[in-house]
Amino acid sequence: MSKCEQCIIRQFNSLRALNKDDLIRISACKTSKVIKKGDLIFEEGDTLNGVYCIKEGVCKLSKLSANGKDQIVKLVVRGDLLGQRSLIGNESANLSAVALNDMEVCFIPKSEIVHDLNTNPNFCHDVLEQMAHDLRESDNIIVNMAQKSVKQRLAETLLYIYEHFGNDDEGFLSVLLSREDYANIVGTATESAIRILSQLKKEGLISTSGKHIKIEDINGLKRME
Amino acid sequence: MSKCEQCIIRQFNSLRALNKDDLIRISACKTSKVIKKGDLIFEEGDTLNGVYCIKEGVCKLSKLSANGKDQIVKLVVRGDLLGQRSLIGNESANLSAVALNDMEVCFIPKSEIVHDLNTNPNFCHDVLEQMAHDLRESDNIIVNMAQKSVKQRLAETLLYIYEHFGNDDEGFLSVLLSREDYANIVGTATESAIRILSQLKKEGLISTSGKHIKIEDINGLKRME
DNA sequence: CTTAAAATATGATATTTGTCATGTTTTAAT
DNA sequence: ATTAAAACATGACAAATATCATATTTTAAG
Repeated sequence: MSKCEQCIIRQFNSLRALNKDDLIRISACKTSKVIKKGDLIFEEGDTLNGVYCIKEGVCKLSKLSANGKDQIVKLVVRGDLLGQRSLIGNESANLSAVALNDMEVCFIPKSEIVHDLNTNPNFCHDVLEQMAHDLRESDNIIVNMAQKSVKQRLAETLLYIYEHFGNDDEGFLSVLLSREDYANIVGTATESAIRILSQLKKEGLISTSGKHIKIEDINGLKRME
Repeated sequence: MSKCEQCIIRQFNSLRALNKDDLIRISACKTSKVIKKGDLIFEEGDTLNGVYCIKEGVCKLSKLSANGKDQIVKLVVRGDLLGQRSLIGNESANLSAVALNDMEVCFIPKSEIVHDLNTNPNFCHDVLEQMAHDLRESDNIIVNMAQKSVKQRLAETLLYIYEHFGNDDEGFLSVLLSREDYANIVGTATESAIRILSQLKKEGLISTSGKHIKIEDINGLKRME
C-alpha cells in the first residue's frame, strides 16, 4: 500500500495543503480499495464515514428522480476527493456513486479529515476554494439545463469528456459511456440521446464504433454551444 | 449605523462563528447601504471586494445565457451572505444580483473576511458547511431541471417562495415576482409561465390579483411534484 | 463459436414547450 | 385623473422532445 506523503495524486486535490506529519498520520489509517467497473461505491442516503481519494478511474454521481430516472450530476476523476460534502455537512449522501471503469481509491476515515479541517486553516481554505469552484460549475450547469437544447447539451457533454479524459490510442473517447448514461447526463430520454448521436454522426461531427465515440470535428461541436 | 456585535442578523449566517473582537473590528470598517427595488447590486464579471450581509429584503441571482435570457439561479434572503463564493475563489462574479424589493445591506470589505477565514477555524468551517449545503441544493435543482415538467417546476417554485418568504397580510405571497421572473426561475418562455399560472388558477390551486399570487391549495401543489 | 440478453437504432405518433401575433389589463409617471 | 409603457393573457401554429413499438446490432456468458 502506497504512502500518502509520497503519492502524487494529492497534488490534484485539497490534501496538497497538508504538511508531512498530517500525511503520515493519514497514511497510517487509510485503506486502499479496488473497485470494479459498474460497482456501487455508495448510495443516496448512505452515511459516509470518510472520503475517497481517487487514484485511478472515473465514477458517476447520480440521483434518482421521482420519475425513476437517474440523473447524472457529475463525473468524478482521478485526483478528485469524493464525499467531502456529505462529511462536512454531516449529512447522509445526497448522490449515488458508481464506477464507470475499474478504479483504485484510498479511503480516509472521517475523523482524520475533520481533525485537519479544524486544525489546519490552509486545508480548510483549500477545500473552501474547491467548493466555491464546484458551486460556480453547478450554476453553469443549471443555466445550460434550463436554456439550451438537448442537442447543444449533448455536444457540450462530448466536448467535456474529450477535454477532461481525452482519447484512447484509437482516437475514441477514453471514458466509455452507454447511450443511457449520456441521456442521464443531459436529462433526456435514452431514445432522444441515441437519435441525436445518430444525427451528429450524419453531420460528420462524430463517428462511432459500437458504444465507442470518436470526435471528428471539435470546432463543429463547439459552434453548436 | 448599527453595530455588528449587537446585530441579530448574524445569527442567520456564518458571521455567528466570529467572536466579539472580530465583530467589533468588522463593524468598524463595514458600510451600510440601502438598495432600491430593481437596482443592480453587482453584475456578472464584476470584481467583488467584499461580501454583502442582507439585513432586509430579497434579491435574485441570475446569469445571462447565450440566447439572451436571464436564468435565475437563486433567491437570496434576509440573513444570507452574498458574494462569498467569488471572494473565496478569488474570481469575478459568476452571477448578477438584482434587488426584488427595497433592501438594506451591510458591505464588509474583502480583507476582513479573508483575515477571519485564515485565522478563525470555526468561521472557516461554518462557511464550509454553508457551501456544502448550497451544493446539495444545486444538485437537487439540476435534477429537477432535467427531469421535471415546467408545470411541476413552477408548482415547486411557488411552494418554495411560500415556505421561505410566507404571505403578506392579505394572504398573497410576500415576494412579488413578475411572470418573467417565474419563467426565468423555471427556465421556460414567459408565455409558458403565464399559461401555466392561468392553468393552476383554473384548477383552483392558486388565485391571482394583478401580479400578486395567493396559494389556495398547498397540498394540491405538492401532489404535482 | 453460439446464443441469449442487453444495448442501439429508427419509425410513427403524442405531448410538451416555444414562438409570433395580438388584445387586454395593470402600473407608474405626469 | 390621465395616459403611455409595461406586464399580462391567450390563440394559432411550429418545433422540440417523449413515448411506444419493433428491428437490428453488439456484448458477454457459456
